[in-house]
Amino acid sequence: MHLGKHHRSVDDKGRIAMPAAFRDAFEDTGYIAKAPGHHCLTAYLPSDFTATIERLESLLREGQATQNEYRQFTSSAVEISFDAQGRFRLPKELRDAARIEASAIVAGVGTRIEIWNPDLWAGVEADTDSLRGERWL
Amino acid sequence: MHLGKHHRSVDDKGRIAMPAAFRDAFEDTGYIAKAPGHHCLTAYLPSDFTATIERLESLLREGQATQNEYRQFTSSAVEISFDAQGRFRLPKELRDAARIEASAIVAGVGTRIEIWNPDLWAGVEADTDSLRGERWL
DNA sequence: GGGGAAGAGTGGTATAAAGTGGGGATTTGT
DNA sequence: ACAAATCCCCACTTTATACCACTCTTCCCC
Repeated sequence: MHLGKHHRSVDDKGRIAMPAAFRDAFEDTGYIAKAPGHHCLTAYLPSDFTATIERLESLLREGQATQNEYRQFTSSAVEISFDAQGRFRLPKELRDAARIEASAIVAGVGTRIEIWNPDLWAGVEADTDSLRGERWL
Repeated sequence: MHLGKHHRSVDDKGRIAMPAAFRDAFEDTGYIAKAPGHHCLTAYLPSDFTATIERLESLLREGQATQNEYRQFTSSAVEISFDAQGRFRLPKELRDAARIEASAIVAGVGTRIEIWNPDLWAGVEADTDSLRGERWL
């Protein structure tokens, strides 16, 4: 379960420090892919990533997902590793896709971890119209 | 598991550098064949290639595939090897079939590796109609 | 409350690897 | 024998990776 929102700088080499709160969950590696819709990126633990791929491949066999859907997800994904300071490198391709430049929001979203352009994240927090917490609080 | 999208130049000798992320999976050789529909090419590890051939032959025996299908796939395939820089040569025949000229996209698509004309690949990424990630994210 | 230690976050440099281009020898086909 | 294609090196540029240094905050412990 991933919780909390963290603001992080992105240096000109594309390095981002994984928040310490999440770092322990990753052993050595993890995966990052474009989220469908490409408004943000999603970071996966290795086990979560393989599970996601298998879910998608299963839908593919049943004809519930398209080859292009599969192509987009897998080809956008990268394996990441961490340096001695706990940072990972976010390839330019993925930074551009999520409009991430000098800084980013790394947010724990329960089952997953998302990486956002700070301005786009502000849009998420501004979207109060859809808040109807009385249903689940 | 092959992941990631890589843009590669194709020189006038038809050489393409296999992305380092994929290169280690190939020992010395690999295979490339036209993908059904011929929108792109597919690169196989030796073990994956023989498995694919056997799957096709099995379908052939069951009457689920045609002899011409078998002819087209096998006759389009070539064995590739890598030079000291990790490049392989893509025969003109295959380049023409996939409309590949001065550059190409080499994409990891989970179980396989695909080689695309960059413009045609753009069509794959533009196909957002089918994106319904909420089903498997 | 002050001092010190440990951890988190950020920045820079040096080294290795990846990607690209080309020359020239060798082979192949005509 | 000649032209074209292929193979085998070598050279250069760019990018990634590993390593080191510094600041700032937090948390103890005295």
